[in-house]
Amino acid sequence: MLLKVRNRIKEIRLAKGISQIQMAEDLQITRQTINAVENHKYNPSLELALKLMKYFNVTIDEIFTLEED
Amino acid sequence: MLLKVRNRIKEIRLAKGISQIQMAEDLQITRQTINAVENHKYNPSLELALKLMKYFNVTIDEIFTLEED
DNA sequence: TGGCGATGTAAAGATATCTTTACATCGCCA
DNA sequence: TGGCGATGTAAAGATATCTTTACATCGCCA
Repeated sequence: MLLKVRNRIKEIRLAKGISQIQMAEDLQITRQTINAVENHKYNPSLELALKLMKYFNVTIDEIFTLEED
Repeated sequence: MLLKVRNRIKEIRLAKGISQIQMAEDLQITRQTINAVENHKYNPSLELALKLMKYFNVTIDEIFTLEED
């Protein structure tokens, strides 16, 4: 069973009306990192994932899911 | 504010009476990785973190916390 | 029209995560 | 005693994560 991480960052971000630029500033990371994670170029580190949960004030299940293939 | 990830993997593992070797086999990773993460040599990837939550059947807060310094 | 905010992407380089192989120590118990 | 399971550690190498710099496109609106 191959497991892949999926995320709903873009959906949550748009629902809150925040730009990638704003998020990058707030989280002290680059806009390119957010963009890459949103477009599933790679997964965020656990540290960044925890910061995202805190930033959006949501549980991990609301952002990240471990799915097959 | 410098944030660091702390984990309680060793405590949870010992509470469940599982060895690092057993965990490594179950999770399909190496024993060295588990050991390094338990001893805070580095953080697990988000993918491994999600697998650990699933494996121990706990929430993220029960394993990982984002602390100052 | 043209300027601007937002987004997507690329490439080079630094650092983090993980594997493989190997060796060492410690506690326990036959 | 000595053998074994469990744990800690190290070093080399592969891949993943993230930054910096740069360029391009798209939609909107003055």
